Amino acid sequence: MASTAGQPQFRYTQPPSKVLHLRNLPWECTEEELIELGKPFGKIINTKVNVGANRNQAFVEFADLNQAISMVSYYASSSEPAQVRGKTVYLQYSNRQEIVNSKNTGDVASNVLLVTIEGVEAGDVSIDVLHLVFSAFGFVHKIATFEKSAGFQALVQFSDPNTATSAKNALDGRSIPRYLLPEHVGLCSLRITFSAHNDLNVKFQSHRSRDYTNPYLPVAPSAIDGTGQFGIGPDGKRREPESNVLLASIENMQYAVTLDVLRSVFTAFGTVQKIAIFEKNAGFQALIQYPDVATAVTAKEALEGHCIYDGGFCKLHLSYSRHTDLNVKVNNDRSRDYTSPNPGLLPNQLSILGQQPSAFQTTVSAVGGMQVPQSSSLVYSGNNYAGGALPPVQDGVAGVQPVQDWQLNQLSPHPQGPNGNVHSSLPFLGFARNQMYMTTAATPPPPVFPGQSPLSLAPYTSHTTFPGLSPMQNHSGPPSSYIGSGITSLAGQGPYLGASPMPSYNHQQMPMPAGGGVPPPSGVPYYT
DNA sequence: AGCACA
Repeated sequence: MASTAGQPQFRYTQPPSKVLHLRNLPWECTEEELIELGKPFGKIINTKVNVGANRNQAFVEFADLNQAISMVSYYASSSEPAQVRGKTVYLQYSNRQEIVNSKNTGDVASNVLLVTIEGVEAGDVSIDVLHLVFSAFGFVHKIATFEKSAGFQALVQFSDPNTATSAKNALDGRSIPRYLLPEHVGLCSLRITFSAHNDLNVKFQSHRSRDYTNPYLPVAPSAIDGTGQFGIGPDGKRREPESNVLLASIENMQYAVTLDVLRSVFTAFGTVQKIAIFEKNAGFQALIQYPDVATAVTAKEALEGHCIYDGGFCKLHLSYSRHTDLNVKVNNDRSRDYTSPNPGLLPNQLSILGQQPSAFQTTVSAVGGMQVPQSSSLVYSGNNYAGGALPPVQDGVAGVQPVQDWQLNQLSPHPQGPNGNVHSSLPFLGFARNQMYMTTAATPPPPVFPGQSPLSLAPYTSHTTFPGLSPMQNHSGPPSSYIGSGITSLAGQGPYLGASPMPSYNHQQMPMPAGGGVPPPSGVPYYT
């Protein structure tokens, strides 16, 4: 026998097989094209196309071994290489003797999608980001990610093939928005096919796999670092020191997040001393100051990844600020010192309180969710609305009453402790760790804006495109409790992330029902 | 351009 010692795995010296491995195919290559290619040599009885992370490999199986041999032999000596769509195709014997699962790859609609994320490494796209992206089309039951030879892939399980199909149609070939990715990542496009699986077997919640239907699944320790989507490496670097001041960024901010809303949420864990809101790169951020570190730690642990509103809206991401004492210059809609003598002021009763005019200087800025030492300083002058008046209510929007109900709530301190049931009109919904998915696992939440791709650049006016699913109409009163909404949440990780963040997000043009549309629920604040 | 959903 020929020596096999030290033989490289892929050589033309491989033993013949009636299965041929083809590579360097155009990624859109079809089964028909492969059959055409092989037809002169024999009968192709099976194919498997779109193989590999780049979808540029395939297998063909001839009815007879000699047919495969004749094809390989022909092209081995031919001056004309095998081609598909003008691309040279490389052939060799497969190291398997038959194709399994042949017809299923990518063709048959399934509730599970196989997603290849091109141009990234596994650490670049968190499972939360994937969840966010795919949740726009329906309840995502499970996600499993893995790295294969050539790329980072994910299996995304929906409840049914139709939902999966809508996600596939909308997202295949699209890119994940840059703002959801670490800055170093370039283009990051999705290739999506149907999986042959129908139900993923997720054994634990981790940074690689998630079962959003099972609250009892053990949580892998690696999943509890609470760093969320912001690209913290698995080595645990960039672990911020704890602080009594939390930096909050908010994902999917379809509703206003006002000072008062924030205070309501964070007050559940202790006295909120000061809050400052600012914008960074069209993203919303806020600093929340507690009297002590322990309170901040508790709040961070409990709130990280949770959504302020039911339906996946306004998901909180928390980190520790490097600040320990915010220097709030004025009390208005953007910054507030609750330790000042007028803690209960309504926004429209605010006066500009020059608490500490001389010390008016802060040095906080933030980039991409992380604070930056001393770049362009940001001062909480909160001067967007001169005179401290509320921003004007937009014309033609019936019933928009900025935060009146919130005011009432947030003036009564500590409506509940972290473990109690949340006051029904509190905006905050999912407090406790492990308090996830309190409803029956069989009840997924309503889909959010089906067909509306989070990757699309459509403006938020598409709210009105799906009236039956508009967040406004999902709430006839104050936002319903997150608990009981059927939304899975994972301690320190992502609860439901249903709605669609827009790259072009601009909260100032936001959720406005069409003229004469359904009035918003009381208690749901609006941007105006 | 090198073997098929962890």
